[in-house]
Amino acid sequence: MSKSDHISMSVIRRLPRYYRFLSELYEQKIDRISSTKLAQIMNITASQVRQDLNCFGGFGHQGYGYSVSQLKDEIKNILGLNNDYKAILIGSGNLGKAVAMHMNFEKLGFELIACFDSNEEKVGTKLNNISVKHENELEEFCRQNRVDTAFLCIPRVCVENMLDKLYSLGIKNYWNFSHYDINARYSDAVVENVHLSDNLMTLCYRINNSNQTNI
Amino acid sequence: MSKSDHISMSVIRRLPRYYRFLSELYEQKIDRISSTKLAQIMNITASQVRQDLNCFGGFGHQGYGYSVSQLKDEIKNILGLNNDYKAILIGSGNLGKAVAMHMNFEKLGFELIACFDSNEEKVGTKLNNISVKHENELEEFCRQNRVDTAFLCIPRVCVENMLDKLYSLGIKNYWNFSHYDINARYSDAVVENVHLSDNLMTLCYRINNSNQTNI
DNA sequence: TAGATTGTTAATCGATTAACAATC
DNA sequence: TAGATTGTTAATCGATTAACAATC
Repeated sequence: MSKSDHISMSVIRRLPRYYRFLSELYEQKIDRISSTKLAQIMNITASQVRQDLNCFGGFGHQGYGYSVSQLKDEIKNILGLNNDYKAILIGSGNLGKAVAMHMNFEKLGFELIACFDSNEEKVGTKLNNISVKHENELEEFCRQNRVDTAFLCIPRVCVENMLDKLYSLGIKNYWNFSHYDINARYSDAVVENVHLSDNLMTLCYRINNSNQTNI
Repeated sequence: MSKSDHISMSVIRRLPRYYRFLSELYEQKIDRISSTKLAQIMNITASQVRQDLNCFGGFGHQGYGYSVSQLKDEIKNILGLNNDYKAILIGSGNLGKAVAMHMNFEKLGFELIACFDSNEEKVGTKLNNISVKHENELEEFCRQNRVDTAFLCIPRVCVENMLDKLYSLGIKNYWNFSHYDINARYSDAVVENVHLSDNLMTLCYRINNSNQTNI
């Protein structure tokens, strides 16, 4: 139901943030908010708020502002958080375990239905209510179950082989924690990267340059 | 030694990616590369490569290209990865543990020197060679040791109190995994956020909209 | 020298901000 | 009605891309 068919990534990446702030306002039992006030809280401009929201339709009421609960729900729908995309986790190391245990998938549009590891010792262990399977069961599992997405929490050196297998099994969507460029190999894959090292290097740069005394 | 004093965040956030690709080329024993070839590998334009690198100085050689090892080292220096910023981890839950165990801090300009948790049961356990201390030892610790950065891996509800304490102890740099807006409270803090939920919501949106059949 | 490729300026593109008429 | 605030168009700003003279 979007007004225009192309929404820029800049806008899309701001949506979860709107959703977060609106959820907070909702918890605080605040009914309505103007673009000006919302912008203040979020430390952006009111213009941007209105411009962003109007990519998807006129959710506001002139002279009144926006209904918090309505707007929150609209954004929830736009993001598609009511979905139930079936996800499998590849790699049950520290990071994979943390991802499986820490995230509230059902509130984010996903359901984690299986976890795979190449390490025999991990097979059979449990992450929440998901038991870890051996990687050689992957093919069979994907044929028996619809799998929409793979969460990649394996070392960089293992990614290429694993990616080829997953892609050949029809998986096109990836939440990627590995330092590997999935889109360079499969340009039609939908990929969100979490590059923790990149992020920390950026912090390092910024710390360096925040200490600068202007001569 | 930068040519201009203001480097845009767009450029800064690309630096770790350059560093990653150059490190790979270096491992492959490739000596030199042109902006055109590097751009191809990284799936960006040659103009952008040259424009980005020239923010920091002329590292290239006309008619030749760039020396891989030199350029890699230059970017390493620009990012400041030779630093040894002292970091403490707040929160040793699943996520905190994964962060402590998974990251190669010394290659990223940091050293993890302590971890704190509010849970008595975790106190005394070990993450790699760091032992977990109780949060009430935090103040004393910060007075005895230089602490440059805090890695925040605690639930959203705990962040505000903890942040006030850390800030009052002089910590201005944060790697933030919590859904809390640190800069809204302390505008001079240097913050890099890792918002896993936001990232997964974005993936959800994109999966939704990649399935669209154009009518 | 001729060929290759940079550094840098100019042109284009897209995103953000400002302004204001429409309207509740 | 008057006041408030949106939706939307126009102006500005910044980032990306193209072009090319400089030079190895």
